[in-house]
Amino acid sequence: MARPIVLNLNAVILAVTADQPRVLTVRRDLRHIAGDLALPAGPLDADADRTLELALRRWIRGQTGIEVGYVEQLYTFADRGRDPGEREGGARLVSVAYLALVPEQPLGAGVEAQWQNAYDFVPWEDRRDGQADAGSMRPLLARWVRAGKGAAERRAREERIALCFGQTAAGWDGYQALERYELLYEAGAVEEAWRDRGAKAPPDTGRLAGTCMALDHRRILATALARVRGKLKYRPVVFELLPATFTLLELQRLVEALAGIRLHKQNFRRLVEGARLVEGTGTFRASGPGRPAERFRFRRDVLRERQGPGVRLPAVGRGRAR
Amino acid sequence: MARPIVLNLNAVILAVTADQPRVLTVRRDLRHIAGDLALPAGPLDADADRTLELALRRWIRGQTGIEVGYVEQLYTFADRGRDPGEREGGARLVSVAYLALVPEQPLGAGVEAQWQNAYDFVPWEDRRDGQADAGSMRPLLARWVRAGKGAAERRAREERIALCFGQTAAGWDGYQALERYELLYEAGAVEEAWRDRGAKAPPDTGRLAGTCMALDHRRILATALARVRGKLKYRPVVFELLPATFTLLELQRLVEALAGIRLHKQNFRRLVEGARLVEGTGTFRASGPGRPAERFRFRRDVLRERQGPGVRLPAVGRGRAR
DNA sequence: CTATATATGCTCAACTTGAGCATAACAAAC
DNA sequence: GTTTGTTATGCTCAAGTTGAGCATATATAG
Repeated sequence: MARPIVLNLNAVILAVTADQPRVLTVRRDLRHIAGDLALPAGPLDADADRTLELALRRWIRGQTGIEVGYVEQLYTFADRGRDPGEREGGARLVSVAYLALVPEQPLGAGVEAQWQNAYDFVPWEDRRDGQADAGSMRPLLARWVRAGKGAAERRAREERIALCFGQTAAGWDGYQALERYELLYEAGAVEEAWRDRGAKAPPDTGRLAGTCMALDHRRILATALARVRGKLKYRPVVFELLPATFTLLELQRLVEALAGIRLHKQNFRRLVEGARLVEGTGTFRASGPGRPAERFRFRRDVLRERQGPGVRLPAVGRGRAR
Repeated sequence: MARPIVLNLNAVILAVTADQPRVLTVRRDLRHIAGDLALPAGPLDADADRTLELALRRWIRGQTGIEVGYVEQLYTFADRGRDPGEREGGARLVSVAYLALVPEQPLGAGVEAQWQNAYDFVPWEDRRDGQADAGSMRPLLARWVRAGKGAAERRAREERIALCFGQTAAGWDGYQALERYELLYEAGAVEEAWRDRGAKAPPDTGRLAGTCMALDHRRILATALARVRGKLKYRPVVFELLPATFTLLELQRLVEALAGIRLHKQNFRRLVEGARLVEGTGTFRASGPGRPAERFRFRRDVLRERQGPGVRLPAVGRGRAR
């Protein structure tokens, strides 16, 4: 009798609060993996749900009370062994992962889910302040390079690290978040790599390389981050995360939080206004330090005028990013 | 008892021969839909296949003898009613679709599959020679606009058509192949729209709007076309479709075939050589009309030097494409 | 009033892109 | 062998885009 297949849906629900990308997580207490944080998951009800997206909205509403706005399919994960329950004769788990964007909202009483800083799981993805460099990963990665068999393999590993972490002429590329996670997994720099082989991670792993997640959920999170960063540039998705009116600096800080890099302020304004993505409201931010900023609103018309371009990323200084 | 879910894998296997994108198809003879062309499909064997991609390679090899090179997951399709068998109590069909690129190769004897011109199914996507314009779709689309309820809806439909078919300032965007197919489906301009509702299509549908495919396979094909066009620009995937050495014109014709537009020859050369994607071999095309062209080879090093950029598309003339 | 912070306008050099002119080198037709 | 057609390849130029930073305006905190 063939091993059965089970399908479920995973959601990476992203918000941004106080300049921090946040992701909704649930605790996953099982016999096998006790207490790791996980992404919310739910079923496709073949009778009730007309589409996968509607299924997702339904169980997110049921589990968390949240009504998600923008939703997009990410990827379908189905590798053998991604669910440890499978090893004991359990079914093969196929997960269709989705990305959802919402303004952060308080969770109702009794809801099991909780918001976490997304960069707690992938700290190396936040390059907004110089220090959070590839630097902190160095000891873990150096170990992997040294473990390579032969000079050729060691050089190849060095090159791959340099490419992933932006030390080549090409510079840092936020879109490569998944490639970076996969490199770290191969290098044994994230705890999952040891856990999945039933081994114990070296003591410095967790501190340097972020918080572990259940199953392959950190991989899914990295996929979501890569996607949202790519999408930023050519679709106006950020406005899903903003209130109806906002200042240009608020918009900039939000984009920076997701992109994980600092942007050049004047050029950011030029690009956003030049693309006619926003229009002034004539009202101004009430108080606070500095000259009051005008409040803007998103020009929904752009969605009809053009394919709806995104927010360009005029990176500031450091390295010839391209 | 809940309705069961069945998972399978679909493959859009693309090649390019004689300046035509080709797609591998099979005949699908069922009681319900007799003889429509379909994309090849196969199962995930939860015992034998470690990953979806390996499963795909396995059954493609078994069904067709083809060893596919580049493979990438496209999207998972699972809408209710995409398989007509479902209506009579059958299982819900969930299909994970993949894109594969291969140099076209003859099919072994006894293989059921066959190569078809991809643009036979989506003729409006081929804009290499001016005539295959949105023009031919006009009568079908105009009918849909007139059927709109109220002036506002009719105007919205006009706008959407203009946006999809490149009649706005933004110009034609090859990447929007899926949006165009979905518009045509909604507008009843493709035969599937009638078939899925159990109705008979108006007589001019097929001739103007391409060949029908089984299930939602034409949607999947449109998704694949959009993806490959997007990918062209930022990853060097075209070289999967070329022999080891080639002239720059051969490369250009290949890109044009996939992109569905003509490119500016000198600028194409400038971009390809400027990005150091290729290197001359010092040998030249043997004979034929005109000055002999140098043969180039793909510089595999670029994959290590940078994230591996794609081939930019310096469109020629007609409209301020952007 | 001063220091500090933010908002906003503007400039400039470097680079990229779109378009096309010009010349080179071959084959086939005459 | 000259003409015609065809492809290859080099080069230029104007317009647009991008990266960087100067300068000024208008708030708050003390």
